[in-house]
Amino acid sequence: MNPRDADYCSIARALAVVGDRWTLLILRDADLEQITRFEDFRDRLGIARDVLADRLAALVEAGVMEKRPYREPGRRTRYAYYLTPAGEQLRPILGALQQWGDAHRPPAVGPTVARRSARDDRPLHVAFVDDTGREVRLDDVRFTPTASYPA
Amino acid sequence: MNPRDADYCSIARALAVVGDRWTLLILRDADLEQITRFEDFRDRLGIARDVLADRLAALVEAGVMEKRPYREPGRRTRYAYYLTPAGEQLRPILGALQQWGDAHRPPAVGPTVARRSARDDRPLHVAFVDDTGREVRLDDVRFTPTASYPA
DNA sequence: ACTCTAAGTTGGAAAAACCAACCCAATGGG
DNA sequence: CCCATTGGGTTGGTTTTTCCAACTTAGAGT
Repeated sequence: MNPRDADYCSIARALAVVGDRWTLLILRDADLEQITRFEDFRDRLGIARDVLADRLAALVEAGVMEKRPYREPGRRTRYAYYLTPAGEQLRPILGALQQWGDAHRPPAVGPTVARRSARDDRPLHVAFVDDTGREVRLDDVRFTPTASYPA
Repeated sequence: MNPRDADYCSIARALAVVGDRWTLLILRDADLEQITRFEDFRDRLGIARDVLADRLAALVEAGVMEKRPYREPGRRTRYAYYLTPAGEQLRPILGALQQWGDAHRPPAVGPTVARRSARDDRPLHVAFVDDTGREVRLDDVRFTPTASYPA
């Protein structure tokens, strides 16, 4: 990757954390399905053990997940993986991916997971909003360079 | 990847299109920087030519980009790559990644690209909104299985 | 002492990415 | 007409990831 990217592009820096083939699927299971254990991730994803160990360690290192000990009665202490606040804030990325997949790669069976408000059960979607909390149409969104933008 | 994913998870289906190491960076340049030509993508990204050719062809195949002929005076006809409407709708994914990168991987120089409304120049962010267009807090978002959800 | 289990680690095969060199087809200049 | 130029690739060989299966580890229960 272009080294300028690491300096100037937040998208590239975010992708350095979540931009490989497995990480967002791991985070999906962690966030949407409350998966926390190595074997459960493995069973659900069918990911190779070594790759999973590597990805989880990288996510802990990146501050997106944390490893916490747990103990089931009559079992030894083991470790489970939980999202940190930084990890929970990846949720709009997952929501945006899901929304695009629903719209452009519809499954035969129809959407299987919906986004709804916990408070009043209204359906939710991911969108750009202004500083008053109002949704803005996609074609009103402009990405504009700031003073820090390189030549 | 678990084959159940392709059937039941829109996130997995979206990632099948954009979930490799380069694709979202290509789309970033296409959407935010209006890059359209092979050599320009190559120069900006530092991606290998064969991988770029492969990714662009895959994006065309996926209906996210389209190849259009163009002709500069005194030059032969060539092809450039433009986002389709389906490709433009990936923008919330890019916005969400950028926002997370800004917040959790801040660059030394400060954010270099901001999201603003084209209409009134208000700063924008990516969030979950309900069906009335009002922003909903992250911890009010629930991902709930529908009737189609597998056992 | 022995076994069982979740969570890894290791070694070798397969796939993907990387890199440099090459190709191709107008087109303008000589 | 011949040639060099140029954007957009293709090809062959090397390095890096991924995959898969087998092995290891540590403590709890028997």
